Amino acid sequence: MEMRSAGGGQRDGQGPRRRREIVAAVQRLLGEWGSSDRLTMRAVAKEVGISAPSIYLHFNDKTELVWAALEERYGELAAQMEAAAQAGDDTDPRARLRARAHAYCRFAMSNPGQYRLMFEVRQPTADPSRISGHPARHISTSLRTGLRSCEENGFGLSLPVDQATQTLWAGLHGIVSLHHSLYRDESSEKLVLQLADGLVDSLTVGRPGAFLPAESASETEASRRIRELRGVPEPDGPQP
Amino acid sequence: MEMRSAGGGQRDGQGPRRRREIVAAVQRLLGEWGSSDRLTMRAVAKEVGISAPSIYLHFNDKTELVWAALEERYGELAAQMEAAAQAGDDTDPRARLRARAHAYCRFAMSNPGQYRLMFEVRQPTADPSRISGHPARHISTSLRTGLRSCEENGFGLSLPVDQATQTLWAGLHGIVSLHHSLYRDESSEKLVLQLADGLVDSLTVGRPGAFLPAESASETEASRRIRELRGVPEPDGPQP
DNA sequence: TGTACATCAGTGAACGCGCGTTCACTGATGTAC
DNA sequence: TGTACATCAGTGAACGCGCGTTCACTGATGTAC
Repeated sequence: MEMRSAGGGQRDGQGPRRRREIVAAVQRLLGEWGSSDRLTMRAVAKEVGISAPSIYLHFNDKTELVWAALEERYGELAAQMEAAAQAGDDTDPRARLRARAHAYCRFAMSNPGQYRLMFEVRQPTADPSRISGHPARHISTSLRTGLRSCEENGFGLSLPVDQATQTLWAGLHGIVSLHHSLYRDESSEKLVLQLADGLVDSLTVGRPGAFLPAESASETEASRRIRELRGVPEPDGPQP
Repeated sequence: MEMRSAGGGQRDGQGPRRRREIVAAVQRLLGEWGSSDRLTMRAVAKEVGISAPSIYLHFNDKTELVWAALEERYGELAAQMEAAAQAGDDTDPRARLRARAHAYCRFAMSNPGQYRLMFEVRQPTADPSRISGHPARHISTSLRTGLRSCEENGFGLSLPVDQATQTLWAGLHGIVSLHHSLYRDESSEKLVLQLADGLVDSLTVGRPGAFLPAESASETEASRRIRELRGVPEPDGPQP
């Protein structure tokens, strides 16, 4: 399985490479099992193809190893959210916000093991009462960007932007958490995305009379109901 | 510590009483520790004042014991939500819904150990893909009742009632979960309740022109913003 | 009333397991002289 | 060029611990005769 040419100990840059291999093994195991219950040092070592004590040449303890893996996933989640936003229709800020929310939900549903660990495990170092050093901050940054973009493009927020950010994030987290712990049904994936849409729409209500670029493009059950409640007539259809 | 008059084995109804004592000890330990990490059979036995094997006279295994404790907490949470709703102003359905949401958040913050277990542990018996037998159903029932009451009393929902129920529940769960895993700050309790209010208000937007009983009584930052977005004038003030 | 027995909550000791981690050691490599 | 040494990733074995659970046993009680 080993692709390296020499067999034994190396003095060149093999150290960091091994470290990355170990972290990758953690990701693979969490992905396969969808749970962190069986994530033991022995299991990780076996997945890498080394002995358990070897891990301690690269990590001080298990906490450090797990946290290294989680930091990687936080980064990837934030990257996927931004990529989804970029890929969306850039004339419709609400659709881009929904794309971020969908990316968040999809990540959580495709990586249940990692996702649960990310929000169950406490940060080992640093002051736990401060979020500033927590890698999760990139997630709220992405959502805040999306909400602010809505606000600047004719949508009104039903809450101040920071509070809306927290509510949106918490709402998404709650949606996927309950999905994990209660339903776990493969077919309910669509429901999760619908709930996420409803949450986004409830926070970005739209301002009557304002220029809403391509509102009909992001029309959903939730936004239709909100529009009707506001007494705004139905748009004629997509303007090409 | 024992209040029973005789010392040894009894033939009368002591069995169920011991069982209740054991469950109560689990609740006490979870409450003290705010975590389920150290919840071992030995610790429970010590708390009750008996030996660890004695627990197996009343429960088949640890799973059954933990589930018995959780079912009790589910019931209590639902009861607290209903009690809070009853205690509220019965002319303002939105205030009653907020009272339910507050009760939910307060329960989660006062019982972090139990709350986390309630939504991390999977149901041991029965079909896990069906919620119908899950004791958590009382929670969504309470929220749905509150939302429906809003709908029937002049408030509009930004989502169909079932979807709004799920979104509200998931949102509340997310708010308290992130509070547990990220902030953990005692002073942020107020923020949690504010976020819950914002979530409720975002789901119950109010119908323009409809009779909104005592709307000003439940006026918050969120509902004020939503009202302004709808172009509805500010109410004059509380009508006594 | 007395006695043998059945019942049953409860016990101390121990089993078997898996865990994170430590320890003394190996063996290939690079380096100093 | 040869040799002694330093370095260091890696190893097998084992330590110490805590866990859920089992086992053989105890001892007070109620009951049958």
